[in-house]
Amino acid sequence: MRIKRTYNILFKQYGPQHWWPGDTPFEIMVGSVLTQNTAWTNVEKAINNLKQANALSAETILSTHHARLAKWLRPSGYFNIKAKRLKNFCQWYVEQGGFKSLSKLDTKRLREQLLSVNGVGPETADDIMLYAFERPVFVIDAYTRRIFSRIGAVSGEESYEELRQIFEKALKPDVALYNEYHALIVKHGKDICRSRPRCDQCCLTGVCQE
DNA sequence: ACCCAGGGTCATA
DNA sequence: TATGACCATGGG
Repeated sequence: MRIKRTYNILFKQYGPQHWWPGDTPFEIMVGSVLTQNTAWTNVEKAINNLKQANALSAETILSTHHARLAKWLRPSGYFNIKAKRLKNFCQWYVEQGGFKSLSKLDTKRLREQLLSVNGVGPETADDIMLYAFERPVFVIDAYTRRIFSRIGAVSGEESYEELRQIFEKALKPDVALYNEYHALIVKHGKDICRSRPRCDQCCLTGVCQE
C-alpha cells in the first residue's frame, strides 16, 4: 500500500517523465549498457557519437575495432570495458536473431538470456526488459533502495531480487506503470534525496509519517 | 579538490 | 556469501 501511495505522490509532484529516451529499442539497449554507474548526459554524448558515425547497429558495432569504438564511447566513461560489454551484447543480440526473434521469448527466458551476457547485470537486464522489450519487470536501483528504506517501507538490506519481488507484488504487472515509477524514483532521488538526507523534508513526508 | 552518476565483474577470504 | 578493487568521464 505504501508503494502504491508513493507512486501517486511522486507522479503528482513531478508528472510524466517520458522514459526511456531513444528512437529504437536497440538504442535503448545500448543506452542501458552505457549508463552503468554513469550520468545520463554523458551517455547521450556517446550515443550521439555512434549516430554521427552511423554506427548505431549491432552489426556495425561488432565490425568496429575496439579502439575506434572506445573512442566513440569515451564521454560515457569506462570506455574500454563498455566497448567490450557493448560488443558482448551485440554478439548475443545478433546470435539470437535480433529484436523480432528475441521478442518471441517469454519474460523469464528473455531475462535469463540477458543475464547470461557478460556485462549485463540485473539492473541493466531489467532496464532492457522494461524499456526495450516492454515487459512488466520492475527495475531496482540505488535510489529505490535508498528512498524506500528511508521512508521505512523496506529495510534496505534486501537483495536485488527480493526488492524486485516486493515491488512486483505490490503493483499490477503494468508496463506503463513500471516505466513511469522507476523514472519518478530516479527523478526524486536526483532532485531531493541526495541533497536532503532526511526524508522528513521532502515531498514524501506524508508517506513517512504513516 | 571532492563526490557521484540511470552498475558489473572478478579476485579474494 | 560478502566485501573490496577496478573501471574513467564530466558536472556540481
